[in-house]
Amino acid sequence: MANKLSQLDQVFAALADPTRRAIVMRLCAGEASVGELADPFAMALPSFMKHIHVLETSGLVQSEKSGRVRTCRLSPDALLGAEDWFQQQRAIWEARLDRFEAYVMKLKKEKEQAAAKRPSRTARKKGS
Amino acid sequence: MANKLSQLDQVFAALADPTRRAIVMRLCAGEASVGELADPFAMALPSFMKHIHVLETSGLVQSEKSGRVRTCRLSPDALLGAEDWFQQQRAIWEARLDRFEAYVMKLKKEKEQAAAKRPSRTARKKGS
DNA sequence: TGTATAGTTAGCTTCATGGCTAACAAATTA
DNA sequence: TAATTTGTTAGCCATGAAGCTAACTATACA
Repeated sequence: MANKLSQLDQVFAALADPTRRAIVMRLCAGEASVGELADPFAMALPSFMKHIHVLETSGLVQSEKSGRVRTCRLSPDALLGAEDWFQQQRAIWEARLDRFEAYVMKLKKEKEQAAAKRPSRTARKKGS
Repeated sequence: MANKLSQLDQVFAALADPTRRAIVMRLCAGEASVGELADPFAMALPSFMKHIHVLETSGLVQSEKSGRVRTCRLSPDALLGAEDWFQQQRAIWEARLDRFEAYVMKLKKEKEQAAAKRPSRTARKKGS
């Protein structure tokens, strides 16, 4: 329960780094070894391994070693969990906008009714 | 261009902190003053202000001061930008899964054809 | 068996983050 | 005008993140 929140912490923190986002993007296209993943980056291997470790700890990536090669693959659950968070926020945001719009419409209606009773110079201006 | 990526860095980094996520969630429900936002947190105001500042720098939040009160509101563009990133990754991931599934289906079909020519004990087992 | 490959561990530096207190500024209210 | 409220600035501290090199392990190849 309280654990789920800190998983979000880790997922967002993991994705805050461009190297790690690039790794995730690469792994979306299919699994790869550590060496293959590290190749595009001008970075010492131990530094790169730290990024892999952060991704594993966050739950975004899983890996297993066979022989001397460690193969990494995406574990999409954590990614979907973060995406869910956005969708929930957007739902709240949109519900609020709907309420706000309803409120504005109500104000507008009241204004129109007032204008209908006491027509003025400005009442002319609205086309529709 | 190169700027957009670092905006993503900032947005994800901002969302990696539970205090800041809570602020964003609160602001989804409508704007609020710094004091109102800070109230639920057992934290000194200057510490809290740093979070607000991080959110503003990331583009997630905007604020303006009127009198001695600073009012904060959500600026949904940055949020939507981050959500887009997830959706793009998911699209790539799903396309890859489709290709993988097609590959598996092809293998299965070949196996079935082979089984049809040389029926064996295992050929019985598949229902459809 | 010896050598190259692929990762890993250890330990170091530098800088960013998240928290604090204390003191200050500028509006409101009495 | 004096006191309160609401932020803000400055500066300190502890911790963690991101990079490096050097040295090591373990597998695969010749």
